Amino acid sequence: MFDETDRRILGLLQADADMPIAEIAGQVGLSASPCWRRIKRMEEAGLISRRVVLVDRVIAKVPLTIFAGVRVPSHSVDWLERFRRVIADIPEIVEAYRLAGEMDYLMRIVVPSIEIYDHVYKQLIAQLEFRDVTSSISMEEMKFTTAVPLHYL
Amino acid sequence: MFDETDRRILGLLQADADMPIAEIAGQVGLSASPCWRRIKRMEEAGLISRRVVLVDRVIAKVPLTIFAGVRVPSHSVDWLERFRRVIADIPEIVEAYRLAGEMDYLMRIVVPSIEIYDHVYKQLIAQLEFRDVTSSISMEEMKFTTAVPLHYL
DNA sequence: CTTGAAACCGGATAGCT
DNA sequence: AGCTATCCGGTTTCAAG
Repeated sequence: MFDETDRRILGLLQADADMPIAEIAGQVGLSASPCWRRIKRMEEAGLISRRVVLVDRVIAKVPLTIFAGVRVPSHSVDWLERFRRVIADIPEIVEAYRLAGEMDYLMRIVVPSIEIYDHVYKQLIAQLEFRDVTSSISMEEMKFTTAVPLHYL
Repeated sequence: MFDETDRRILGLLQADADMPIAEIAGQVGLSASPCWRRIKRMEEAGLISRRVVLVDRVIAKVPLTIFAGVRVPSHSVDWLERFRRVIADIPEIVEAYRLAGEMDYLMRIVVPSIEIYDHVYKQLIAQLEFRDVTSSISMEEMKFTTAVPLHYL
């Protein structure tokens, strides 16, 4: 379905989506049109889902990352769906996962400061019941990439 | 520095980086050139850091997300720097944070399966000492966005 | 000093070999 | 797969508010 050349092209695009096709083609040893056709094919297959701009968190005034692990009072489908709706509407919550194990859910939240985090926290507990919420502050983002490993493809 | 119009433009670009400028301009009630100039300004200011393609994790065969929280044996700068180098070289580790509190570090790891996660885990403990590693499997990605909240800007 | 219209230009797209 | 022709959208310029 996809070969090593596709993976190399995709690797470049995961790093920089507006690299000119001519340059990508050059780096993978192809001329522009076949390279372009491969990209098109990866888009049509849904492998490339979309292109986005990445915003600098410090300049956007949301330098702080906080993780909130929560445990639920009741393991009901109803609670899950209400939780889903609540987190969808809070832009500070950028990631949320339902976990197997100790914690029921884990969220990554980006905010300007601890004070503002408290607002988000209150917003959360005002809308839903929780058994408990454990917040961990990130002191340093050591690695963050939107690029997924491609060698299993 | 940046006003509501900039935020609206940026919001659109965070959702879809290749929306034509003419359409963005239309949506924010501007014509193409001033809109283009605003985007340029946000790029030059570093607010827009770059554009990337987002890859579908299921199609790329890495559907599984696992969180690994670790505690260190020794709180030394040396250990931290070695850790930094190790995680930089493992593409399955897509995020890593140094935390304040119970856990010392938290990583988000994307893999095809638990079996492959075990490889990554072994790769990790082969290169560094850990006091302990706690892994949590994600059953469901409920929310994931690269878009940061813009209303603090 | 900022906007919008319009001309320009380059790279993305499509057809053909 | 690669070459070439077309075309569309980003970029620049310039006149007007």
